[in-house]
Amino acid sequence: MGHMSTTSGPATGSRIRMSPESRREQLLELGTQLLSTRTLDEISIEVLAEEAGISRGLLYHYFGNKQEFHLAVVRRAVEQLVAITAPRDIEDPLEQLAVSIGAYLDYVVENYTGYVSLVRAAAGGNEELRAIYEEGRRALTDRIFEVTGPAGLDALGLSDSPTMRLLVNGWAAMLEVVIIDWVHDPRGIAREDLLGRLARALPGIVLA
Amino acid sequence: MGHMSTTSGPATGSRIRMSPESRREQLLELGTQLLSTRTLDEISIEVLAEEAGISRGLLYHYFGNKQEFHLAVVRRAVEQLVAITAPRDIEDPLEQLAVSIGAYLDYVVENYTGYVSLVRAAAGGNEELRAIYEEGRRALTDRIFEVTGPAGLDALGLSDSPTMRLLVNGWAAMLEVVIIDWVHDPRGIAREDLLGRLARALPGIVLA
DNA sequence: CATATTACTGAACCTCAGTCAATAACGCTA
DNA sequence: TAGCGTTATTGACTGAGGTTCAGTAATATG
Repeated sequence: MGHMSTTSGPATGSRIRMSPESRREQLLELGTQLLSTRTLDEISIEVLAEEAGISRGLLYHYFGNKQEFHLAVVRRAVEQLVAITAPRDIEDPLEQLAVSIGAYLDYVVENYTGYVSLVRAAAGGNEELRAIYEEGRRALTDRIFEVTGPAGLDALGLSDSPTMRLLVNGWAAMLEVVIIDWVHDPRGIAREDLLGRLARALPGIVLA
Repeated sequence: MGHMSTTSGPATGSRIRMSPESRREQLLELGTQLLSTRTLDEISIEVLAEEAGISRGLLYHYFGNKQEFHLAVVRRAVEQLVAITAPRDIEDPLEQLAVSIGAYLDYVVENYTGYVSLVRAAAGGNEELRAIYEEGRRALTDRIFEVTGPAGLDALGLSDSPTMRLLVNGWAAMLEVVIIDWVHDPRGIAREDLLGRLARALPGIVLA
């Protein structure tokens, strides 16, 4: 076996031994970063290991397989998304809604490529992967409504029924698509105008 | 080199030789069928070849690579979707819209697994793949509006502006999600009720 | 300093996409 | 019907990437 570095890699054969928590953290962080550049399944074990400066084998020590690693990365990305888009409270329900949507939109603007990768990965992925994303989306919409009091909900035309849930879910899907589209190319549409329209679209849909 | 079959392979050397058109047709048809059962990238060249009773190599003769084959399959599936959901014409715009959506919904009911696979494949796929799907979706929505006259468009609150296009696109996305969700689990919501709500959601959104 | 623990490596293995020279089925002509 | 050219079809080969596992070396513990 060659002692010297064959072609690349750290010249020193010194391994870096970290605590399991730190290592796991590093790998997840790296994974979410890479998600901004590449598609989820373009993050090969090989690339990941090379970037992290570890052997491929170690990834299998921490995450059972590639699939599990992907799940962990998406879970992490969703958590960040939910955490960052924190709500504020305002008296007018529609205004409140618009502000919440605005926070969401700002996040997408900041992390466009990563966000798009996340959405696409979730949409095209397997059951488990989608479940994680769906849960995150529900957390977002639920939170929007939690802040709005009962009176506000009434003002938005919202009540709790299967039909309402179906439509609100549809409205959330519309949000995603329109926001991605707008961030990609605003076509002269003003941010505030868009937010207002998206907010008013909710009663527009459920009251129709 | 041995002339005889070395170890395995078909005992009978009988190949089935078809015309390029028939073979291509067979492979595409098989591909769209398999799409009902598996995810797009679960349709490996190996499985496909085995199901078709041909060698792997032949697939590369007809389609340059796996990617191209996938594109061809999706193109085919989208064509079917657009072709089958043909519109009828009715005087009332909203009624017309509901009927068109109904045709679309019926198609989804009939081909649920295949349709879901198609949508997921398109959503998660690469640029080119999404372009094909987007084109199909635009054909659907465009057609809906073509049948509706200028007066009808006005009644729906539609005009031609960037904002309108953005919102209509969002409405279409909402349609997809809600329909898939409903077909998956109707939760006691009546078909006609749903269609009416989805149709009225359009003016509800654009007039909001 | 000796020993146990375990984070970590590296090489072998398997699956599957993609390549290509060889082969055989079919149409055509004599 | 036999021969011949065309080309649809094959199958073995290559390479990339995921997965396994027996072994190796840091660190903790006595």
